[in-house]
Amino acid sequence: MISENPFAKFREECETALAYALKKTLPEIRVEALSLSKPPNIDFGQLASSLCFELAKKLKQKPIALAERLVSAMPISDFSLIEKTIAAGGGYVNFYADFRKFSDLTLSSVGQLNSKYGFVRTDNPVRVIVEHTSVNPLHPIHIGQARNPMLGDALARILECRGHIVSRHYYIDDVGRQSSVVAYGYLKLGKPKPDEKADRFVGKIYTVTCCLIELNRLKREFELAKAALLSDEAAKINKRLAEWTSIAAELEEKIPTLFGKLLAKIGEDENPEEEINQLNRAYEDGEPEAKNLIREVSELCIQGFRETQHRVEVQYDSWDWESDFVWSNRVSKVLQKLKTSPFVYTEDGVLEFDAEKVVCTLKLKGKMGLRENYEVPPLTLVRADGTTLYTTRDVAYTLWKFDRADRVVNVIGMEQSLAQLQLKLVLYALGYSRYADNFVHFAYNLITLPGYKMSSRRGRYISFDEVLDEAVERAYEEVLKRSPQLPEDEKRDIANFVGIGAVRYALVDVDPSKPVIFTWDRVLNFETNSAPYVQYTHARACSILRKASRKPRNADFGLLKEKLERELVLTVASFPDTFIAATEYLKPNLIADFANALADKFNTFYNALPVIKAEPKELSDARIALTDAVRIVLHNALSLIGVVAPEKM
RNA sequence: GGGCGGGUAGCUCAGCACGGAUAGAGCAUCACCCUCCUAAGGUGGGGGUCGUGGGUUCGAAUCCCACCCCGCCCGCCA
Repeated sequence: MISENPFAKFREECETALAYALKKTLPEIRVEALSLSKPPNIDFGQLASSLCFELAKKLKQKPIALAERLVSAMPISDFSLIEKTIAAGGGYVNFYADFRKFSDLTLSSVGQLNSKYGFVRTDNPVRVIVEHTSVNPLHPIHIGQARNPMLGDALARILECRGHIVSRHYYIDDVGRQSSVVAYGYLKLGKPKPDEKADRFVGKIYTVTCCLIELNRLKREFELAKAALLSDEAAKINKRLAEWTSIAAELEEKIPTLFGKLLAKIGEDENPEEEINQLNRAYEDGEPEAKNLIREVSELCIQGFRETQHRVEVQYDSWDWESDFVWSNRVSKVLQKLKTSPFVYTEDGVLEFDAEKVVCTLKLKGKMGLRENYEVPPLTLVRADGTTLYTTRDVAYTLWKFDRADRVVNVIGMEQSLAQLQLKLVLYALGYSRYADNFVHFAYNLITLPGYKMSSRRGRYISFDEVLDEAVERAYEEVLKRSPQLPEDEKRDIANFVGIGAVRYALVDVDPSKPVIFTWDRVLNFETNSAPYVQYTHARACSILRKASRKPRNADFGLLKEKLERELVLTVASFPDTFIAATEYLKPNLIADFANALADKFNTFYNALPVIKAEPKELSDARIALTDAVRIVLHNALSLIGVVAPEKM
């Protein structure tokens, strides 16, 4: 007898028993919910109902008196997993599991389902596209952006284990001025071969080119302002000029050769800014030369991304080029359709989308969680020169996604909340309300450096690679201290999965809505509440099982009487519930928290009670089965957030 | 000005979707525990106006209202 969700089975029994008792003692009463929840302490049972507090007032009776009546009417003997119920705490009905049977059910289930345990399949599998990362191909992924792939990949893993058909997409935003800027710099340098990791190389070109272009532009503006006798304006420009001049000095010191070359080459151009704008237009028009150039730089940068992603075991099923949607006329087709709707208007030659009108006409305020008096700002769809904007193109992309999926989850920073809302409203305006309803913006907050925001244009960022390098390096120091006897390649291997695991865990563990200030200590934690801690616990369980070197054939689960053992069984039994909550509410951090809590309990158990040497053998076998269950659940939980579960470390 | 998100121990964070029993961890700090299955571990101590003020409720960190502080957004940028 096994169950894919042992705790839910217990809960169902409690619900049935309570409903029966309620009907029997108070037949006239109708309640909305049975208010069953986990009590704060295992001593109060494994489930408790606060129902009697709600009924007390209605019936003008004391809660505890009601609880006692319900308890005495409870048909306990009809249920296999309920040992007893008790009225306590002023009016709670506490349900106690029959731990012999409950432990048996739980540990047998985990043992048999093994690597599938916990991953309760949905009854309603759908095709889901998770779009994540989508860092512009201009510079390496920096630590602020790295939160995105870690969350996105965990979401994809979780949804997949839930039984959905998941596809992971990377949207390459190659349309826009910034791509032309880096391509321009690359061209000026004579399309050099990278002498380092490709994205790092491209990032340097981008930053230096940005800086030189910005200086060039500000200098002209300054002269113009001075000539026009606009002294306030000139002063403002001068201030920014000073900022960029100091950035230039910084860059010149850091990368003198590249800086010198670009300075000389860009200096040859009369008007670099205009060259960039031309390149941008040519690219949108699909002119072969521009296409080849921008694709070449972008591909170069993406090659670097792939290396990083390979390191952290993040994969994509599809790389979607924004430019393809422009060239294939998907964008213009969407625009044509939008123009026939009553929700767009032209103002000064610019096509605008009236988001507010959509919300009012289709009465979406309540549904979208907007205040009645809030007016959604309009969205510009097409510039006066006829070119499209980012969100416009994203509409075409979103429709393309819905040709392939029932649900779309976009992992995008919360600073884009308004744009994502407007995009959703465009879907409604086009009549695709089913799409809109299944369009999810998974928003996360920024990671900043102490004192300032990261800025790729200014070259102020810590790259994800640097963080990973440092993490692995520090992990290696730890391995040297703790396991000097291991062979060198094993040390390196451990340092790698520990360092990378630590970073992945740290970025998934905090609630995505919280802003994070990056510090090394924060990400490179090797103690409690970190991946290394959970990994260590897993390795520890493996070690016990290795030493035990036998299958627990004679386990008597009735002998697991210690509170620590029962808490462990209960936690293991609750994993499916946690998994379901994580998928339904899209909260990967629940998985990290769960893994940490389970590791905590297991370590306490480990320090307090012997496993292999426990007497009698039936108890020892039961503890071995428990250890194995913990091992399996830790492994499964870690796999959901992409962290290696090692057998040794 | 409007919108969104955040504000819980000295620091970093859980808990809030679904209101319940003494508000939990880690770091830091102090004192302990390896003849014993991995000490990246465990045990114990001290440390809290849950931003502020109202309200709803038998009961509020959790729900509602107002306000304060921090961040982001409100572009013919992405």
